[in-house]
Amino acid sequence: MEARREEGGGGEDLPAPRPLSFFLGPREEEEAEGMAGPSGRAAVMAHRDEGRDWQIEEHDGSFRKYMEAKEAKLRVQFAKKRAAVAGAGEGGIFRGVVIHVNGYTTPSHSELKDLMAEHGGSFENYFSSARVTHVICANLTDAKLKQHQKEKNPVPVVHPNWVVESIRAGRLLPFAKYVLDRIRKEPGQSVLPVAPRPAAGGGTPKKRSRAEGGDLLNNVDSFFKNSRLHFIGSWKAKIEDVMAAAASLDPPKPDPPGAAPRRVVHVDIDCFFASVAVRENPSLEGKPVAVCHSESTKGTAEISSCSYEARKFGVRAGMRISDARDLCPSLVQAPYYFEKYQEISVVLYRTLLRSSARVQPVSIDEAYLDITGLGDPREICEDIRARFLGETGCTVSCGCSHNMLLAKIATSRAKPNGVFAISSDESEAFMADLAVREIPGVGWKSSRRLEEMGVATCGDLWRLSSKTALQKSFGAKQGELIWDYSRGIDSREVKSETKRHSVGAEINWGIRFEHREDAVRTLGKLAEEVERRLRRAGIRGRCITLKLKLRKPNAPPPPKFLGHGWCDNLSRSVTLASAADDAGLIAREAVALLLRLDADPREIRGLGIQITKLDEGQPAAADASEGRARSGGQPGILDTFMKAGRRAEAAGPSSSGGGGRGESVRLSDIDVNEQKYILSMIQVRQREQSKRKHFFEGFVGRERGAARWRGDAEGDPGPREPPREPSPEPGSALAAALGQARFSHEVAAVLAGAEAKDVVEWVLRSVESDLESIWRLLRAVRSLRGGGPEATAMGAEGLEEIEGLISKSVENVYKGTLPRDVCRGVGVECDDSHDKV
DNA sequence: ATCCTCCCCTAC
DNA sequence: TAAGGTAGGGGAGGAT
Repeated sequence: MEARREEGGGGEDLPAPRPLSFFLGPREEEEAEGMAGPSGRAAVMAHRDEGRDWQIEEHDGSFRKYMEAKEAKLRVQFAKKRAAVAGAGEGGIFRGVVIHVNGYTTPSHSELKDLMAEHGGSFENYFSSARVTHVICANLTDAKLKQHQKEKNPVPVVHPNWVVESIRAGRLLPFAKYVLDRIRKEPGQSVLPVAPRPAAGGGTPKKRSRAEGGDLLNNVDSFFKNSRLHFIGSWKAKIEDVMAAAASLDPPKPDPPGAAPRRVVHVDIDCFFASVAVRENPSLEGKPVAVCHSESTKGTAEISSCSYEARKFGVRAGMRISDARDLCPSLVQAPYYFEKYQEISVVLYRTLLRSSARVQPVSIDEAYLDITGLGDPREICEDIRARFLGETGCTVSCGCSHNMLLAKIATSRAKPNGVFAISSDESEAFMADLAVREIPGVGWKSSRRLEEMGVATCGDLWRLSSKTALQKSFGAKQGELIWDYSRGIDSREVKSETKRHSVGAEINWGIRFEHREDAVRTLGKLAEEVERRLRRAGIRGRCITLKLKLRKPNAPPPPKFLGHGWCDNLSRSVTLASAADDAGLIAREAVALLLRLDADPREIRGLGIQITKLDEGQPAAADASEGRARSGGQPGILDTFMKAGRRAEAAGPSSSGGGGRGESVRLSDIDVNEQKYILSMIQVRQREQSKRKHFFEGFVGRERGAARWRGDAEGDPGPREPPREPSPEPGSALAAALGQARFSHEVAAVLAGAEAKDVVEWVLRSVESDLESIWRLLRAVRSLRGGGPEATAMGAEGLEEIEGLISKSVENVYKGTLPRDVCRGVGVECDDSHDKV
């Protein structure tokens, strides 16, 4: 339990230095689009790194404002120069250069970063002799000088003018002239070679072994068990239980809303995880403590929380441990205590509920209270703080005011371990100087956009904009919110209970797939996770969304160990006819959505399943194991198809009914309802025949070809040869034929000879049991359409028809309703010429 | 106008 | 090594 981690200890073999050491936030990647030439890419991303929250927060308000003003000026000043030299040299003059800026410089820290980005260089926020090629510094302090002298292979320390004048000259000037005087005196310094490294993106191709992600593939559970973000994210769902349990405390009720001006308190535990670590290890008291997974002092583990002592060194949540240690060598790394967090959180909420019945949970360590009419806010706050400290040994800070917004802002002034109140009179004056970034709801993007509009503080906002102008650039709601919040106006009420609108599970770390089956397997795990959460909450949902992170085409290796790096985020959803909570069904839908996205499995970096359009479930027969499958409770597509099928039957013996009759049918004659009907029959049969709990268990490890398609053989790794005999089931003859076809022209021949109806049936069946085959077929057809001698077997029209048919069938099956545009989404529009079958 | 899907932003 | 999740709000743009 007392798994204390000593520093040092475990720093044995370090992974090879990563060419890109900066961190890319998960959602901050897209803006780099089109900003620079190919070789400037990596540097552009370094630039994006600038936006990390903790880096902004590094400075206190006044310094930041000063810096920002300075930067704004410089930005204009340098814009022209930049334009003048843009395109100088292939890929920028600083190609291979990685700078780190030390101390105050002109151009500023941030401007240098921009310049590097513009001209093909890279930028490091923290010094690392492994990565940095040049330290940029205007004057060297004694301490820095000493440190520099200790280095075995000192990195040149160069005046910022080197950068500026190189740009002006349009080429990389020798830096010797710009080496700082005090250093130049050092023997040997001036002869250091420039030795530019390979551009960041084109570094050594790290070999992608299965081990990298393979471990995780089979271990989704352990990922969730260890993920701090999963922990804080899923805690919200549990808080409801805590609240319900605490309702018996019969807490005092505040005056009802509207009756009186509100008295709102916002409560937040001070650096929660770090506090708990200190509480668990009293010897850490007063030391700079950071909570992270790694014991190593050099890794890429992320700090999730750190003590105020550590913050004095500039350490922040979100930093990587190696960077933090550069700032604070004495930093103590503490592990997570997830169970303790839960216990303490329960104590917090019980404490709060003794003061007011109206408590709105925000997170595991943070909540709002409405205490209108319940007494003096300060007394209540101190009461809460004292009780909580007594019970847990952790301090909380409280903010009070007449609305939630101001209460929260007050808390930020109260920290650490204090109370701060903002009265109605002083709220305006208080807001005037507040940085817009401090407004809840104004994040990094919004604050940047405001900055571009010349707005840094709420006061600026009052003066510079009309509300409608704001709404024009931020949208009606967000614009209004910013407008109101900047004036301290907030009409939200403290609400105890909220209704959930979605349930999901996702993983965006450690995902490295080799085959499509790997992705399918992981989706299966996620589906089980989602099922668990739905059941626990007693709800079901009709809309299933697949979320996918896909490595960007030219993404460099991710700086973070097993991280997702630079990705495109994609999603596709399907709405079912009735609400589902069954893992098998969810997984099947998710796999179909994956098919729609048509992603190369090796490029996948993240996967998620989300359920929306929630209904209250009927918890009655929802007891996991069996029951549900037979007793008509089967949700989802099946009943829809059954209904549609019956309707089609009742409508008369048009072209449906029958079975495998001989006459040929035009593809366009086949009604979507008929397709659904066919599917429903197949599904029923399969359900009877096979006890497979989940679709994938049969799906994974398939590859055996057509034998599996009939759904009869369980394990049967048997003869690779597909069965020759026509099976009684429709479509299986085609399946067998396709199973034998190994080349595109054979596929084409089979398709050309097949009846449309057989194709439909085969596709529908395969959707159920063998998506991989559909995918392969689609590929085959597409590559045939691309031309080539084989295409003649069917003719362009025929191929087009087949492709449309496949697309339609898949789409129809996975739309619970009749689609508006059946072809959309299944990749018909895709023009991939890669990947021949 | 209103809905839906896909996407982005934000917070903890 | 490390564990970059979860949920809500809302906007753009197309379909109805």
